[in-house]
Amino acid sequence: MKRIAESTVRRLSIYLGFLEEIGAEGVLTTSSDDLARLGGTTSAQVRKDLSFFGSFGKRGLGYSVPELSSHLREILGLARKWHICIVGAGNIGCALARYAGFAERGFMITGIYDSDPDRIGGRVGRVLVRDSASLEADIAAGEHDIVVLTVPPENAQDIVDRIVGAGIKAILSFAATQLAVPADVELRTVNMAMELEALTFALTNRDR
Amino acid sequence: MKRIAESTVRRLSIYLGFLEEIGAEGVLTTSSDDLARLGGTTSAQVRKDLSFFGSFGKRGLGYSVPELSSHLREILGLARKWHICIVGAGNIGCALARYAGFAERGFMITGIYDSDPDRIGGRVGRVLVRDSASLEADIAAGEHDIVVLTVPPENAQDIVDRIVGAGIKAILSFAATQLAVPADVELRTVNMAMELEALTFALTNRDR
DNA sequence: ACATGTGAACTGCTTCACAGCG
DNA sequence: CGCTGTGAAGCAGTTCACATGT
Repeated sequence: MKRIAESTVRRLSIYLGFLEEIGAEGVLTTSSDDLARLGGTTSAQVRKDLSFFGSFGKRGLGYSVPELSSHLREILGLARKWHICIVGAGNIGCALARYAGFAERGFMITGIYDSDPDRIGGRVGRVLVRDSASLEADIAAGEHDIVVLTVPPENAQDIVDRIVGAGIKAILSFAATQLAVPADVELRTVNMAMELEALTFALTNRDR
Repeated sequence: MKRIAESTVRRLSIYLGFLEEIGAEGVLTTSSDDLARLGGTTSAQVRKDLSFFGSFGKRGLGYSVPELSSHLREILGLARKWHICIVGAGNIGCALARYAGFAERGFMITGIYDSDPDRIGGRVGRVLVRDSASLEADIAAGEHDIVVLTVPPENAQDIVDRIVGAGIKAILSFAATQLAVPADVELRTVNMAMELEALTFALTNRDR
């Protein structure tokens, strides 16, 4: 199979969001045109995105909402449950642990780790705070599929090296620093400063 | 001036991060090669990115760290202070209000808004919780340059319409829903589910 | 008649390679 | 000589337009 562009995957997520929304409202059929309008793209783009994975529509008619939802869930890897743990029980780590949105999409928070003895053993929402020292062992035991990293930038690379060594294959980092991982580890970084700077750049340079 | 690609802006942010880091360590000179290695790109890409805005280097020598930092800050619009407010004093809103990383890059949090009477008048870190009802007036008065949106998805579009009406021109949304804004309003969306799905997609489809 | 699926055209980002200049 | 700055080439993602199937 051809390599899929990151932008395509992002759009598939958006399409799935809409399908679940309108599906919950009882809508049974939709079109590439609808999906495009709601997702801020074009109908040709929608059809091209889907065509990488198969032919899910009926010509002259459109797409079945439940069918296409289910195909997209399959494609995005959401057919199974994923266990995610949060490393770093600071402001953002705790906020994410309490955030309900994960479960809705099938992600289970299986732990939050910290090195502060005052926090270890406590709970954040329903999630137990565990000792960072046991992180590698828990990962090696297969307890977590994905690590969400919410530690200070100066500790981030150290944690990454440890969890990669323990066998983790997917990391979502909120640490404001560039991280190095082997090629077989998937890393995504959300950087607040970068997002704000994209805005200030646009505001500053809008009329050139 | 030619339109600048979003990917270019993202990289400029990354370059600036490194320049400030190595600048703090006292490094005075760097090269496109260094920046490329640290930022995970190529030296040609670095030079091309910078060349959109001018010639900041010395042939045969490289770039002056303080000079290039200052140029990048200018380009990204960081020469001035920006006032940002957070709308939604829930888990994520409060975590962001307490997050120190903003100030480091020159962003000032000038308020956090909520509609819950129990929260209004309280403080999150140093930031006063204000009544959402005064949001439009405060924006119209020019108190805030950028709104960071951390409200439940079902309220998000309503808030957006209100603040856009009040004259806001830049929004960073953490709401898990697609938002509509006029063309002259800059909108960026950070969507946790989308990030995780990019990871699960990669994990699921890695060896095709 | 209508909306999908898809090769072909197009646009734009990235990489290459080298001229230019300290 | 070394590293920048930059046209030109290459490649990837998007848009177009129409054949195809219902």
